[in-house]
Amino acid sequence: MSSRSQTIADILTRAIIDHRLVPGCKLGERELSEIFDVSRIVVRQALIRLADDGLAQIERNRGAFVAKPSMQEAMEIYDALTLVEQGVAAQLSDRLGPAGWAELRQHVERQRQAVAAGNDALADVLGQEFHSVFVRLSRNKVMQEIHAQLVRRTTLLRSLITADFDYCNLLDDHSRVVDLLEKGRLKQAMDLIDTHHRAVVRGYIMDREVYAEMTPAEALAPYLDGRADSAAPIAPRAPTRPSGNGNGTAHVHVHLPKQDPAPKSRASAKKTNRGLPA
Amino acid sequence: MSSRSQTIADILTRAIIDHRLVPGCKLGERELSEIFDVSRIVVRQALIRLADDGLAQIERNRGAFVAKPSMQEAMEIYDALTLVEQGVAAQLSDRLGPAGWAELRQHVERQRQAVAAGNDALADVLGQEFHSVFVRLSRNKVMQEIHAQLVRRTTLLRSLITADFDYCNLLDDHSRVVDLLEKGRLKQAMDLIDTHHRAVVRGYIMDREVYAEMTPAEALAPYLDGRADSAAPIAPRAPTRPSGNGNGTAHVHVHLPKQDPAPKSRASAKKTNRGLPA
DNA sequence: AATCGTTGATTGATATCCAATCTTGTGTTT
DNA sequence: AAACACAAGATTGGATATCAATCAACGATT
Repeated sequence: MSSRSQTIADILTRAIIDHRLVPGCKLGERELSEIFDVSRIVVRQALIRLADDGLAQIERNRGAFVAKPSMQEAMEIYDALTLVEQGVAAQLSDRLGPAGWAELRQHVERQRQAVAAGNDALADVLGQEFHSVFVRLSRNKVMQEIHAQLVRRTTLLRSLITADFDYCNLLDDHSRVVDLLEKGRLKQAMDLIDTHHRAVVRGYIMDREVYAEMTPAEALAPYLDGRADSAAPIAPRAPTRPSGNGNGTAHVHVHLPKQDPAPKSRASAKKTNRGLPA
Repeated sequence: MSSRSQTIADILTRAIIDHRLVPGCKLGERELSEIFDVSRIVVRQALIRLADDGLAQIERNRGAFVAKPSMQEAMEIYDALTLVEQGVAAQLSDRLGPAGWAELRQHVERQRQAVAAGNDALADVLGQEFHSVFVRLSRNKVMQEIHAQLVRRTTLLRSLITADFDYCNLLDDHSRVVDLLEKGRLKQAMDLIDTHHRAVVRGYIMDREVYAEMTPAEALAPYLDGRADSAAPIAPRAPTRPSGNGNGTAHVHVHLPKQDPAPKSRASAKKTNRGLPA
């Protein structure tokens, strides 16, 4: 059992990754302490952990908020991610054994099947996981942690933007990177990684504001009860209407019909689902 | 003014970097709270920050200790550092303007002068700073922070090992990397970066144990009084004498004949002269 | 000498309290 | 009516005191 503040930090991280807590959302100490039924101090410690991870920002005497990276920072994060993955690619092209290549191919194949089966949510998760599997094969835990942190921060960005790109292309990229690397065409593989990330960033269009769709209490409820991870690992994400075609914007945060008539909820904000058919 | 826990975390970080607090050193909450004259809670928050940064490790119900990386982890840190700096090198070789190259050359020159003047301590600091300047020129704050964290962790290693290498070679490496990069010989520059770091790691020989030479109160005293950074930024480091012979153990923490494990003297446990750094 | 309780110290956490600061709402002024 | 000023309320940052759980060292027992 790790400390309670770590547990709470994990839950908050999870909620942010799942887009249940959106950038700019206030993380009040009292509110969270009541939600988790712990003292304010434990909450504060959890918030410090989140801030160190780049997922929250603490403003003195004003409190903690889910971090809201600027476009500049978004690009820096993706640049760093590219740099790390290119470096790992260079290492793997030398050192990776057959079992490693097999694992990568197997992962791509699983994602392909998910796409074929129309399970966009699963395909999305697998698509993200590919990068983590990739880095894990470097067998460098320090590097893994750095990469994982960067990936967590990219999920922040996805709440702030309007995704507009084709997942099938991204899947193909994964497959091609593996091919290129195994054939020793390192340079081409690294270029493809760069292009891959640029494709994602280019698809981003920073929207002006994001409004919370639910109170923290509602957002965190699924993680609380019996087990911290029983419910809503994927469900809370975009209510992915599994539309058959490929350009479904899986990451968009659709505005659910709220049952909470909070006076200030200008739930009508933008987030127009560009490209989401029907 | 940032929070007090951040201030304390900064001081502890500084003390660790300065090798006044060595790996394995116990960071007791009560002891630190008395040293800094704050409550235990603030200390705990500072320790959480240190742990998130990889400089301390917290064991449940046992407390916090200055982190003591394994040889495996040491190599992973250096691998990650190599990966990051190679990636930055690749970026700079494309994008860096004349002013940037000038800054790098100027830094190398300053270090060269320090070496010439026999100011080994300054040369050492400049040698470390070179890498930070290098990364700063990438103008990517996210990458800078990642790199800075890795560098901080390498300073931990230097307390654990017996350094055995020639600083002049390392200085030449810096100079040559700049030359190669500016001439567009990226591949050679990257190889040199790799070699450079491997030279450092190869010089390392993990010693068995490190013993604290002073109590935390003594170690932290210089940072406390008037200003947090008035005294002892370099002094406490190893009496770096790159003596002619190759095995000058530059960074070693010599095992002083401590009055420590006197089986009976619980006086030592009582922290004889706690506080009052007079 | 080795094992097994006991005791003391330390950590994890809570509740309560207080000062400083920020936010908000009201009331006044222009 | 709009802009400003000020007071009240709320929130954060922090201190202190307290408590249970756990760990470590010590001592007694076999």
